[in-house]
Amino acid sequence: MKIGELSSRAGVSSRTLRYYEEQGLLEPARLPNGYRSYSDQDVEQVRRIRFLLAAGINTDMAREVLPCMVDDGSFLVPACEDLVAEFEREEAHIAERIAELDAVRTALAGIITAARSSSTRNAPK
Amino acid sequence: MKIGELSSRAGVSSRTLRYYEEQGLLEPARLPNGYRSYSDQDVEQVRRIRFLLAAGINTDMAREVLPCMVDDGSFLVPACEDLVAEFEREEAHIAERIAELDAVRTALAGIITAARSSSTRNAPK
DNA sequence: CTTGACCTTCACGCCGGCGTCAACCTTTAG
DNA sequence: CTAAAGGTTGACGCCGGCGTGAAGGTCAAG
Repeated sequence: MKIGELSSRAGVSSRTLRYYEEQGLLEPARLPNGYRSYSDQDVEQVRRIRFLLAAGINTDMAREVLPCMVDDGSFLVPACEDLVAEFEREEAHIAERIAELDAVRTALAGIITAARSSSTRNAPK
Repeated sequence: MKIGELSSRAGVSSRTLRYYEEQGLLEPARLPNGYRSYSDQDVEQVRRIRFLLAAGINTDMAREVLPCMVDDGSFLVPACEDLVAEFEREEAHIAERIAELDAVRTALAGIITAARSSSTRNAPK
């Protein structure tokens, strides 16, 4: 399929697909006229990429991680076991980030309930 | 106190403090020689700013929100109760983000354990 | 033949929170 | 007097994931 079709099937812009290629995350074949030619698996690949990016993993990281993933990223290709340490650090990093966000969320929730109880005292609607 | 002292007391760079002023988040007095003169409360103010930024609130938003906060941001000035809805949206946003990260963390953990169990099968050390 | 939808490769723009010069003034210590 | 350690105002840089042209080739329909 050409870039437009993958674009609509994967739900990302053509620019994004070209960017992913530029970053080494996709390697589409080329038609005789120079057009990019994507395979069906690239739809899955894009989903994996989006998943990683959504997690705060950058394209450099993703480039190393992607070849080690199959399905939707729930498995590791045996040959990539040496990346486990890196994965662990990344997981720790994410856990840290989650903890930060959770602290903020808790604080926000505190503000909200405090504000709400004081407002309902004055204006219970 | 001058900028250097606030910098070390608040744990942020001088550049950051000037930036906050530029964004209208701090309004230090000026000494006769032009130096910025901060009050003790500005230490708290910086903490509040950092809290909001950590919450994903940008400086424009923070400029509106800050006058409504006291303490470390755990309370709202009564007059600003209309900000509650905004905080709620922000909290939902953060919760979403946390869920995303948690999904990825889970996936990463799955990859790690899968890789580890397959490697220990071959090389139990 | 022309139109228009699609494709191609540059290549600059943008956001947001600062880092990091540069060039200069002020104050204190020796 | 001089050096060092502060302060001041610009103003450009950076990251990362694209958006958004510009300037052109390709291809099928009318």
